[in-house]
Amino acid sequence: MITHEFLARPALEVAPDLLGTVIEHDGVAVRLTEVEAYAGEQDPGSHAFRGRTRRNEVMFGPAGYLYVYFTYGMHTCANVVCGTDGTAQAVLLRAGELISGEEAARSRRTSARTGRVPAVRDLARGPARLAQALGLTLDDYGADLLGPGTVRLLPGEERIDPGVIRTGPRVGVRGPGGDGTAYPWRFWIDGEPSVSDYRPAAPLRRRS
DNA sequence: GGATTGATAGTCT
DNA sequence: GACTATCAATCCA
Repeated sequence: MITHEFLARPALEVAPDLLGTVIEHDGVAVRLTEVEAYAGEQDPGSHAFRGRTRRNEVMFGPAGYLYVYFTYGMHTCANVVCGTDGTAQAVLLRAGELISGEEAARSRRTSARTGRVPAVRDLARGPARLAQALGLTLDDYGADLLGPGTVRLLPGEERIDPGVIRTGPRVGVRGPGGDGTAYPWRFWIDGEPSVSDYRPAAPLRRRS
């Protein structure tokens, strides 16, 4: 059982502990294999960096709720709000392994244009893919993950060996002091095929 | 009202 | 393996 106390800690501590846990929605369950911590307003990579807005409002609330945001106009990314009330910390769910509900997930992930079906291991590999495989939409924004709602966060079947947990820096995101320090705020399970490809540098494409 | 953001899918080498 | 167009909502002035 995952408790509120478990999530009401700094995102950096919660993130590695979330590896191996299961998020479930609408008949589809995914075992998390890759996550990324966001430390609120002090974190330039966080949506909360520029203060509280309508979109990120949930992050400023208590832990245990789902923060969903839109990207690419049609995709969504899911985050678990953690930390204490008001600190705007969250953990982005980057990738996971599908453990049940494969039918539904595959049908959701089937390309509407070409009808092509992704490989099984690709069904939840990537933040937007994971959210889509689970069927999460803005309707699920602010959902209570610990309550009896449609979206639930469950303990994993087996405990993850700390030895297989890997961390990496989020290149491009530097320390508050501009000292060039990159925080190793990305966590994944080593050897998992469902972990998304490592993209070192942010694809900075400035429009002219 | 206008500009920016953001991950993916599809295509090409 | 790598690159670019894509869409809609959100943010700021």
